[in-house]
Amino acid sequence: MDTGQMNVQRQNGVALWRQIADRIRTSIANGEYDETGKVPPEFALAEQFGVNRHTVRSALAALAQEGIVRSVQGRGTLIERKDRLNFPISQRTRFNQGIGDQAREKEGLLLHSAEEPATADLAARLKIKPGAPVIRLETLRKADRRPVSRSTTWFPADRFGGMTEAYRQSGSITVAFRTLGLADYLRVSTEITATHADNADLADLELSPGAIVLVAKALNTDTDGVPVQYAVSRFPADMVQFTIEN
Amino acid sequence: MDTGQMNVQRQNGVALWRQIADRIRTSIANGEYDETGKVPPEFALAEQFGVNRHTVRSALAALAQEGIVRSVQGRGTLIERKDRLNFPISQRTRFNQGIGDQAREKEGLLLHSAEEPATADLAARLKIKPGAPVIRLETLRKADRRPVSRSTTWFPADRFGGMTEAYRQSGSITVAFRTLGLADYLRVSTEITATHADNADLADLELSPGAIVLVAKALNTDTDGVPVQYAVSRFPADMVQFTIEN
DNA sequence: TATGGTTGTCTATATTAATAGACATTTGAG
DNA sequence: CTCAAATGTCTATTAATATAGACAACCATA
Repeated sequence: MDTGQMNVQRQNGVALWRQIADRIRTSIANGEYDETGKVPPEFALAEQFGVNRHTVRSALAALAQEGIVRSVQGRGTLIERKDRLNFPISQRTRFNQGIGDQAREKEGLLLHSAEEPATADLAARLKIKPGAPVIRLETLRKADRRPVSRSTTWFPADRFGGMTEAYRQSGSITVAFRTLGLADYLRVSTEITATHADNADLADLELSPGAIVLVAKALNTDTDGVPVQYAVSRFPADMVQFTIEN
Repeated sequence: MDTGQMNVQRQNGVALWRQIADRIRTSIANGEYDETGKVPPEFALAEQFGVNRHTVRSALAALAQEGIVRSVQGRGTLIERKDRLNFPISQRTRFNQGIGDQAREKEGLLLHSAEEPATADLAARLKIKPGAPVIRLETLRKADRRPVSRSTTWFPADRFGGMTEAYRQSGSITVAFRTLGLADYLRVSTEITATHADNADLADLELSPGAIVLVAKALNTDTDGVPVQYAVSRFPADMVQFTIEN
């Protein structure tokens, strides 16, 4: 590509070092430095982005903090981690299945659970009466020890009262549903947006401030078309992508 | 909700005023201020975010620059624009159709076109030989005068040689395909990611720095399953959402 | 028309981000 | 062993960001 200065914005509320860190993180995820396994030297990056070498160093320090690179004096800045998981979205979307063999170790953690009355919006989606009891689960999913999504999930309480315990034991929604007598379920709609990470994202997903999260709102029904689950999941945008196959 | 201080990060490369501007923009898009049509007073926002009033003013100035709000001395800060377009993604995904009646005025602009040899990646997706000629179109789509997407689209040149002219005249891929003898086509896969807006995004989509773009990579085939089009489209994340219906 | 609520403007100060240059330290290769 | 190529550290300076306080200007309405 062009070797000249490219694409950093000044004086716009996003520090240069953060813009550069984001760009390098993306380049790593895209495999642009796969041949060497190293990020280009600091002075080369400084020239490429048209900034001072110290500014590049700030960016690399941030990436080192995230565990993505490791700088070694005399050798260079080595790439430690490089991952973008692919999530297929289909009628049979399942988290664990979707990850497939992209990760060896899969984990589902229950952060919090509660029973509460359904809001108007939620009731409309689950086709229950507003104020009817629902179970809310806050979960965190990991692949190879790295957090890949944070979800808030609601179930009609009258039908899936034991969901909290079932999920805690299995760490899987699919398994929990089966335990509660629902053998199969279908994804009927998924809404996808993107936003900046909020405080909870930063903590749970181990992100750095300014990071982007992909937000997916999903509705699942049983095979008769009765809604069984509504979920809002947040994914680190630099680690995942969604694929829709028709 | 809670009235106390909430959720702004200090010293992390994203200026407070920008974080606050992003939060307010999202709140507006979510309809949180619909009752009054106004953003809360500056001092109230300052207290809510735990910052100085001047910092809030910087955030509001940025939103005014984007045309989202307008401050009137003595009255308050009025909401000028509030929109989030929904894009359904299905086997028959069509831009103009998808927008439907969400916008009155739809427009497709041709920014640039060229004929060039296919890269290895592109050739694999379009199932043609690497280096075979393809037509590349850079297009900008608008709804009600606001830019909503910026796309780079490739077509096999041997089959769709007249694409540039056909698109220029109609402003629609669907119509251009029909002109060239392709009555129907199908969306077979869509990949969705998110990233920060780059310089071209800022210019073409009229965004402010630090904004987020949703990136969709789509492959279309004819009814025989032969690839006819590969496109990479970028959407302002605070203006659009994707919906997948199964 | 008087008043309370709101945005606009000004001055001053402290902290953080970015630039600039010099030189030390470490590593890998010849 | 020596040298080139990296990263590490230090000092100094400028620009952008954030806080603080005071007061002016304006609008709606009671």
